Amino acid sequence: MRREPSILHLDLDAFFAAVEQRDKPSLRGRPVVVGGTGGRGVVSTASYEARAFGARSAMSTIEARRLCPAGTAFLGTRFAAYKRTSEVVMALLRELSPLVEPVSIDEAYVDLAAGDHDLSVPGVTALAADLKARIAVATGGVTGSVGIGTSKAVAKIGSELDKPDGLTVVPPGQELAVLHPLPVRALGGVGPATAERLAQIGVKTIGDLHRLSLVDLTSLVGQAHGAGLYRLARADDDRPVITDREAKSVSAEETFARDLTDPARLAAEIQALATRVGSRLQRSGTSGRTVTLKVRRYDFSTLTRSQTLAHAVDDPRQIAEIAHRLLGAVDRSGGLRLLGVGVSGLSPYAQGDLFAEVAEPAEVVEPADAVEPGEPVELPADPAPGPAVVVWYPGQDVVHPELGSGWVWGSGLNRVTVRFEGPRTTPGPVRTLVADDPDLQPADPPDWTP
DNA sequence: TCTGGGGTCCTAGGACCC
DNA sequence: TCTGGGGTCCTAGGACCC
Repeated sequence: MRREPSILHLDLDAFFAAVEQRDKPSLRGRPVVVGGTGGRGVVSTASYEARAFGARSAMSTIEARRLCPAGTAFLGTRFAAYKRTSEVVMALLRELSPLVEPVSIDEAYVDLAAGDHDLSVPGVTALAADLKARIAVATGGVTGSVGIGTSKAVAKIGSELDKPDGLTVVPPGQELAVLHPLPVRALGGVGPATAERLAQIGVKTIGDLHRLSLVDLTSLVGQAHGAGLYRLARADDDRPVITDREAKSVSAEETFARDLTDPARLAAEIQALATRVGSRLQRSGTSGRTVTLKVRRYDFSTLTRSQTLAHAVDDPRQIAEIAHRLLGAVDRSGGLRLLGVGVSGLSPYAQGDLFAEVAEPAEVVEPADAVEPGEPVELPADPAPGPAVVVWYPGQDVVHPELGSGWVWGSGLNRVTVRFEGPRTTPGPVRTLVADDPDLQPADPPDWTP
């Protein structure tokens, strides 16, 4: 917490709907709902006129149609238009300070202490009023709500207090007086699950939360979360404004209009998702070692399966191949509602460069000990499923046709574990696969995992 | 014909290494 | 030979945010 109210939070009001109303004057003053318009669509943003009828973000569009009157506009998203408008606003924020942290397309923090400003309460109030006016002019009528305070948490709550088109400055020393009457849900990080747990012990407001001991709080909601809430209830928040954070994962997913069962269709969808992910990775010059498949079944049960590779990938074909193999291990009966493909464990290096990075510190392998491509490897006469054999060629997934359903289960820098899903029926010599890439070399002698 | 899509962070257990 | 603990990596799931 700072001594001066130098953190500003801006939240654009009903942003997607506001952009639509700006671009189509006939929609102004009317209820507008933006989001998925298909049978399984949900609402991204409802204009304030639509909220009056109960339409809300994340609600199914079908539900919103039931609630809203005839004459309500239901629109698909035009992301490019929102992005352009967002960039206009972010540029105005950067005129205030070099320290601007965009949280999402319609939200940002600004560290006013990094700019040249009068940080008194009247000073920042005038600054915010001027900012709001300039946003409205530059965007053609989109409004925003501003909160200013001594920390991110207080600024964010301030921007919520007076929506839409609001302006709230929380003076230093007034933080607890503002926070404590509010419901715990007002704090970032308190969602339905945490709120329910707190409600069960009679904690409804942030003031109630303030009376809990650190021990009680951490035993209720976990170590990190509990410690965080304990501090937030005291307005003890020193999180800095961060200008640009590196992405940690890239993913794409799709909910189908109808549940899918056809294997060829599923394979094609995985390929399409992998292509979206791979091309985004390539555009941003990153690649990642962990590929994750997400599956939502007909009954909405959702699961993920992932595999971490020895090398980072950005090639859609490789990503699709791994995701497709992961799909082979999940129960598809009844049909799939959604598929998703993601890559995480990102690093800024191109694939070749990255491999050089990780290969460098690897153990030196005597040529005599290295496995020759194609060389038979003795398997233990072990009939049980489980980790069985490790043979590694960089970049090469190892699957032994002799063993039927075996597939690459895990991998480290210098080995790959092949796991078998059923009893092995053909113990004996197994041929390792040969890597196509002439740059790849065997890096580790065969090694048994008992 | 309830329940999107893109993310982040945390937890817990097991494997593995020292 | 038995016992033990800490640290890291990986996987899976869950809560949360916009």
